[in-house]
Amino acid sequence: MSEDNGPKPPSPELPPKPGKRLTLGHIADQLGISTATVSLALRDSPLVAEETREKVKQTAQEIGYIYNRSAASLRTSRSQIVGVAVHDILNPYFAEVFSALEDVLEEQGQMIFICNHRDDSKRQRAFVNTLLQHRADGLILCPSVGTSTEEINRLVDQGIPVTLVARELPGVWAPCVRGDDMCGTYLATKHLIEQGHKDIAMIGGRRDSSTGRLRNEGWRKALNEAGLDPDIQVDLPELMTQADGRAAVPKILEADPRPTAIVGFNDLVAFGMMTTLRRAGIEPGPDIAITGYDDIDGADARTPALTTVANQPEKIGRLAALTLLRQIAGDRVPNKPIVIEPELRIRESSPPPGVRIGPKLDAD
Amino acid sequence: MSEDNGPKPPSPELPPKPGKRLTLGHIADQLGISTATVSLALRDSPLVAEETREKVKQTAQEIGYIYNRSAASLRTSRSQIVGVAVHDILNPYFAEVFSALEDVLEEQGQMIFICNHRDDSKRQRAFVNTLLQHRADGLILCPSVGTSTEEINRLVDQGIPVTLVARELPGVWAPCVRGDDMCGTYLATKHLIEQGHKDIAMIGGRRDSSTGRLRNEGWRKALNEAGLDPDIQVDLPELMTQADGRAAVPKILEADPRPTAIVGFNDLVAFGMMTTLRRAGIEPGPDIAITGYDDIDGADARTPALTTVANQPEKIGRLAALTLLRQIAGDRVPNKPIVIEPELRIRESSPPPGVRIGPKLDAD
DNA sequence: AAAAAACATTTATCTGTTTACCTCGATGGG
DNA sequence: CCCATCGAGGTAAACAGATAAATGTTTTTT
Repeated sequence: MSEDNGPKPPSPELPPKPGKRLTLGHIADQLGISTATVSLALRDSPLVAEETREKVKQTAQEIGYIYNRSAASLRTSRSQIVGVAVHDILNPYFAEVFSALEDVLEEQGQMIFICNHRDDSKRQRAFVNTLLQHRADGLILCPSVGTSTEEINRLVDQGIPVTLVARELPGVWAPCVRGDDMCGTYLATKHLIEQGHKDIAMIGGRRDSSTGRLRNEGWRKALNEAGLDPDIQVDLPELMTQADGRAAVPKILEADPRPTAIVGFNDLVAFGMMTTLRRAGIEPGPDIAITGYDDIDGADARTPALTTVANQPEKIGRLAALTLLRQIAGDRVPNKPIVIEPELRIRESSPPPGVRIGPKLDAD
Repeated sequence: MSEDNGPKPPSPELPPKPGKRLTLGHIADQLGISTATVSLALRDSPLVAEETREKVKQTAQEIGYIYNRSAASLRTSRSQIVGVAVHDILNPYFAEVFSALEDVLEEQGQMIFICNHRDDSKRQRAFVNTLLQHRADGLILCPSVGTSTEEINRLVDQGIPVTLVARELPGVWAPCVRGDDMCGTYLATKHLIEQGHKDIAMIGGRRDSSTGRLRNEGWRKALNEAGLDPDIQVDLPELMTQADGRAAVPKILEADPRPTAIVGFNDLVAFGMMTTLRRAGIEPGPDIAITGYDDIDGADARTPALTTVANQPEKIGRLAALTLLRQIAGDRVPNKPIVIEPELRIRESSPPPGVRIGPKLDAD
């Protein structure tokens, strides 16, 4: 029962803010009309005459009136605030999703509260609580690992529009916009198999997020279809970042048989592996094939250019925002996942297995 | 006079939100006390008895009461909201600054409205206006190019705490937390000169932002001190991204004399140049020395490891947040820039000029 | 002249916070 | 012993600034 109620209300003794602000009343007085009319005029209601509207707006302009959303929100229970929580905007993929979200929401006059929950469900919960205190109109969530179905469903029950993005949470009564992760790694793995690889590792992805689980399944599916046994391949879970990718290299190299190809959970892990492999004298591409996921900025410009799965972050972001807006507008949105098709981008990092396996002894 | 007043108030006909929310009144009724007492109890005021406070809090817990900040804000004119506007959180450097900001502000119960203004002062202005409508407690701003001194000073005049971050805006009545950009490129350039380079290009940086200007000046200063004339060197302004870096390469290569070293405006531009140079058969490092700025994640793991200037983003973010919080608390903060010392990190990408100049003709 | 637009106003919220004031028993000076 | 004072614990009522709903006024239409 000891619920985490998030930040407390502020303590009473704070220095007062200076300067009385202007209100509707000032405009009303100045023009000799009522505040109700002023309110309606500013909101372009058809209930006020064109001429009055003009005068009101002009006066508002002149005296430097600033609309008070707290006051409006109190009356209307609409805050024009939506929350967005992702595990890490440092990840360029999310940064792109976020940019698209922002574009759409901003256009509708929504402001965005953002939270980097860093896959800490405590942080996420604190954020959601504060969001509720601000009476946010909705929440776009890439749920942290460890998020329970119930805590999200409780929000939905309270009537808060929720849209999941990138990560699915089975059993949640909310729509989800995500890429087809299983399909993505399936395509990448199949491509590597067609190139002639037989020892194909899967590196990274958290098993307790749908993204990690599904990408792993796609890899398994492709291997199984080709008659290869995924369970005897190298399969390192839990890695997400460049640093993780770098750290994984020794484990890959000491595997027996050593994989000739690697399916990376995302581009960052792939980049991390590539830089460290090269340092070990093993040229990514010629010596060991690598694929990534997300096609982040620069993936095509690396040496070698990274074969990866394009995931349409801006489309996912835009759709998630639109889905949330529909819910906010009162639409009953089916809680079925909206799955965006990925596209394999074949580049230089995934050639057929070559002869140059093993550290070059004559490395300069 | 046609001021941009940002997003309009919402139009009147929106579907109503379902479900009455619980209020202080419900707790008061249940316990047979007044709402005033409940309010005070929840905020730990010494004006209510210990015992009452306990009962109030327990009841609040039980019935699932959620504090309404809009209502409180209306009375107190404190919103527990701060705005953060930067030109691009896609830039990993800013993402790190932002993470630090977030940590500090979150701890104080502040929520963050974020804006990617993309160096568009219109977007920035719209954001600031909406911020005012929400009665934000303060604003942390990396001002877009084209931001006028007056528009910021007007905010300060209205009593809105403002702290600038990363970019300075001379004449603004607000503190600024930034790295010592001039010193950073000065150190990098001096290092290249000490390595024996004489033709040192400066690539990137917008002249209408303090960052771009100061980094350029640092480069000039080092050249001048070494008796080299900056005005006859390659100096390409306005570039900020990896893509920009890639695009700049042809211009660098066709310069006469061709520079043997490049000072990049930031790591992204440096990375972009490195990948494209390598594709042109010119190995960054041995064939052409390169330095970056920011020391973003992965800079030390590239081939070659990038010599760059570490800029302490988390320190800058933290200090900016603390400075803003002091202002919000009512402190009069001196409007003098807080300048963080940078540190040159010498790695592999900046060796002395070698013999391998020019495209390899036998490139594979 | 009755009915219907077209405009504007009045009034009652919305939910917390604040301020002035009340109650009641204890203390203490005269 | 009486009355003034005090402190602790609370409360009623006045906000804060906008909005929804109901209720007037005119003016126009039929």
